Amino acid sequence: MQPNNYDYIKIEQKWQKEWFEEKIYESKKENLKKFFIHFAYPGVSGYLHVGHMRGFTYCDIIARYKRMLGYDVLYPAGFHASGIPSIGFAKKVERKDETTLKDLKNYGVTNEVIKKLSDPSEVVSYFGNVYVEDYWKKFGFLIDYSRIMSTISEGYKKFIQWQFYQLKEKNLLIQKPHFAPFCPNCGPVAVDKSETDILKGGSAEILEFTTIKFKMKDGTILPAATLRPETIFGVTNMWINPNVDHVKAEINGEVWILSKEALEKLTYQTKDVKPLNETISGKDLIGKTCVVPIVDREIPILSGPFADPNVATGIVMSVPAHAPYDWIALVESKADIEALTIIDVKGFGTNPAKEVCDKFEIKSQTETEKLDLATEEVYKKEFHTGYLNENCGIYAGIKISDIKDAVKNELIDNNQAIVMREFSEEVVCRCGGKVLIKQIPDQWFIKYSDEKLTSESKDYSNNMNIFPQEYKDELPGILDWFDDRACIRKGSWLGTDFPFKKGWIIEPISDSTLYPAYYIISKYINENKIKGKDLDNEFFDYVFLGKGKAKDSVWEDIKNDFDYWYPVDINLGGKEHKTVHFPVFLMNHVAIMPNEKRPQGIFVHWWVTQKGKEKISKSKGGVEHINEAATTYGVDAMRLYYAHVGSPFVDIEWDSEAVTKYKNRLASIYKMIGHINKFKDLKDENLDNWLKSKLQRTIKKSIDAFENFDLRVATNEIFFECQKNLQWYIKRGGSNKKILNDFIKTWTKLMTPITPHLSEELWHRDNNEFVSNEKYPIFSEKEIFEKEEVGEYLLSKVTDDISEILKVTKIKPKKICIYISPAWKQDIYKKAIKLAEENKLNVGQIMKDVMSDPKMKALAKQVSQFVSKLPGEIMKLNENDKKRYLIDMKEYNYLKKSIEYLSDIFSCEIDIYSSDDKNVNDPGNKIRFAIPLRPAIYIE
RNA sequence: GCAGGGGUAGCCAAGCCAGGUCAACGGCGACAGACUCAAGAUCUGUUCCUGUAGAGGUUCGGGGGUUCAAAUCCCUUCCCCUGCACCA
Repeated sequence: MQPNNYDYIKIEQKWQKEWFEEKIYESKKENLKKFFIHFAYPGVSGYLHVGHMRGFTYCDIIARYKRMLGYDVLYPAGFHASGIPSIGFAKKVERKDETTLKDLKNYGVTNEVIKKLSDPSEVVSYFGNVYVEDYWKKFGFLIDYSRIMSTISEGYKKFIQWQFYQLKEKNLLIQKPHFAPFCPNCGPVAVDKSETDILKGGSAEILEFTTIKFKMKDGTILPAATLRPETIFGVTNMWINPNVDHVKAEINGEVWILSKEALEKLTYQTKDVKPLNETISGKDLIGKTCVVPIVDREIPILSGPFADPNVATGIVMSVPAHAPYDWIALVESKADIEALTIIDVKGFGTNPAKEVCDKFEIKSQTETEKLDLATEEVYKKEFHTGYLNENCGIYAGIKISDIKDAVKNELIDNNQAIVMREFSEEVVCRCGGKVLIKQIPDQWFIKYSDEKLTSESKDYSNNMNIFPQEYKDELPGILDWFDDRACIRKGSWLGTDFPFKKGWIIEPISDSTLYPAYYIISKYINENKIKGKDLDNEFFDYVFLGKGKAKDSVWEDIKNDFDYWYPVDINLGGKEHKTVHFPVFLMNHVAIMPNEKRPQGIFVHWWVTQKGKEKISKSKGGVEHINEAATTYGVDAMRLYYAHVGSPFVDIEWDSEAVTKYKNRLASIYKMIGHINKFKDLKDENLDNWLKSKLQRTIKKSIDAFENFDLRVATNEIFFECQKNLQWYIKRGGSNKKILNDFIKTWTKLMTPITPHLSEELWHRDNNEFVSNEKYPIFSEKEIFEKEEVGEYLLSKVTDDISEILKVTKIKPKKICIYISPAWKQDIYKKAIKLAEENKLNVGQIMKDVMSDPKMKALAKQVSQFVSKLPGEIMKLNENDKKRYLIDMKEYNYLKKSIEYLSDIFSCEIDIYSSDDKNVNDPGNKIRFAIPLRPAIYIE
């Protein structure tokens, strides 16, 4: 072994091989205390990037720490194969998507294998293998690989079906209408930012327009869709585009006139729609009238060329006092209509829309940019600070922010309006067709709105260990807000068949809520002790709920395992899970599992982003592949980077230079330790005790930090503070072989959870067992040496002060004189600190006290000067400082022993004096400045 | 709209909950020195301003307040980011 050459790749491979051959990762029931940790399993969507490794790494660090603490650790993993991602990937392969094929080839995948990847289940098994072999094992994770599972395996599906029987039994499965994105050609599509299914419109939202029925004289309905139903009181006219041909249709037994596009949309949203094959030109409607519901006012229909047949119904109601678009249109139409004000709002007069148009100097309907700004301004002000005025009947005096739903509900209840759903922007399917919103009249939901379930979950979360605290505070609110979730869908998705409706599949969020429990079973499946097809409801009832009897001894074994390992102690996942996965994880456990099997903790970590805080994505240039990065930097360096570069609870920017620096730091630790063997064996009691003491402090601080899962603080102590201490020891001339060896032995253990490969390598210089299996160091009060800690503190202060003086004066020192403060000052300091502890510190009291000693009389002037400044100084001290002053350490003796060191670093003669000595040489008249732990200094 | 997070020195990023150890961890960058034929790597030191004695001054988005003391607590204001459901 080359002691100075840190060949991380060789080291990693060597120890991974040994760990995995020995299967040290397998969880065993040995110590009667257990710890179950897992990460939210990744979806199978393709190659992962360095961002994903952050959370996985945290998990491994915690798991390794816990096992070194003597816990039986269960740290399993699996893949979330349900849903679209793997289908999406297979589709890309099938249509020979260029970047996808390039990625695969770059990774070294053969054409033969690529061909197979047009099959989604092949995608799952291919990437499952990549995740395990190329990511998790390469990072040295001690995941229990005997439990790997996927959500599309036979056994898992049985498990999910059992879960749904449970939900049904508890009345948590309900049916009601639902509206979902839908392509007339391709069926259901997902609208999300990754745009797997669609070409355009990933950030579209579904808006709910209140579509108000305005009746014409012949009873025909003109539907106007609005997001502000409360403005109905201010409607003065309708806008219809004269250049658009409208159609007639019978909807719920009434005859409607609307744009062709709107009719198509409504066909998918309402059951009872019959087109009447009658076209009406917009022109023909202009000049007619209709009636505003609720207020029963007759209003004219005016020409509005801006009314877009693609937006909502294509027919627009006009509220000129409160909508800038309507105001400008009205002005331009030159119609003799007066705006009707219905909202009183601070900062505006009788016509907010007009006023804001004037402010933005809007003259024409074509100035859409300004109009949008104007609309937003009016809307915001009115929504937050506006009240309906006397024109609004029974609603007069009510705040806008409180009224919206009331008006909407009245209209709907009186059959004067319906709700129409519409995307906030155009959404285009992969096939090129327009994505619409379709009603599913009897969709199945998991009833997360259930009051009992919600309140029980909230109560339960109160006693969980949730990191960070902010999320713990936020979670009850999320549980309240969390609404019923449509839990099945139809289409080409991977997942479990829904047991109560043929042809429908359980969607991916709903099939990954109780899943940590399945890790208990997956081991038995993988070892062929039980078959997926043999898992029935009876089995799950027995294992999870203790109902019924065991069919055979395997059932008993599985139940024993479940009772030993469950519940989950930490479920760790990224911040994207805060409002989706974690709430359902918790609520399903509360719904189905007894109290003692419900999760104990959740750990949320933030993301790794690209430069400029952008989410990592391949389309934006992406970042390094995991396997490339692992080779470039070494996985220990990456583990250290994740653990130390920032708090787990903020996004961090991927910074390859920073990772390189961490790699160099590991190399320097490696080198430094290799070097120590060559030291002479010298003893220096003070220094040796100091190093022992500092090591104990590191142990203590790292444990305290780990216990709070504060990985960054623990890492900082172990890799930065600890190294600093060792450097100081060496710089000071410390060279005790036994002390150094003990130090390195302990330090190696401390490093193990974070950089296991490096630790294993260092450890094996003198040991044959795995350091990964060693016990974490225990803090020992006996190894604390406070006097030496204060002594070295004093020494570092003195050197700092001397350096500062030299820097400012630019003197080349011939000789440095150091004067320790006189005993009386030290006595007074101690007294003052004690008085301060009792809150009795005041100048008069101390003076009296001191002056009672006749010997002090001669020094009265100096004493009073010194004492007068004391209260201010002592107030600034923290607990550690105060302790330092109370420790009985002979400053003079300590520094005297360090003369060699001082004269070495300042390259000159050093004299140490005690101010208590008679006839001290004090040419600079500095003695008077000496205070405890802050000797006076004179430099020649 | 609903909910959440954040603004810290040239940059990234700790600290804030539990006010004083904070001119503010750590890293990057920059500067100087050591090593080297040289470069790189590594090591040492410096890096808000002023200063020929260990000091002083001004900083933690802006404004105000509480306190002996505030980056940290309270109020107010401006600006950024994230999630919101069939996407995992």
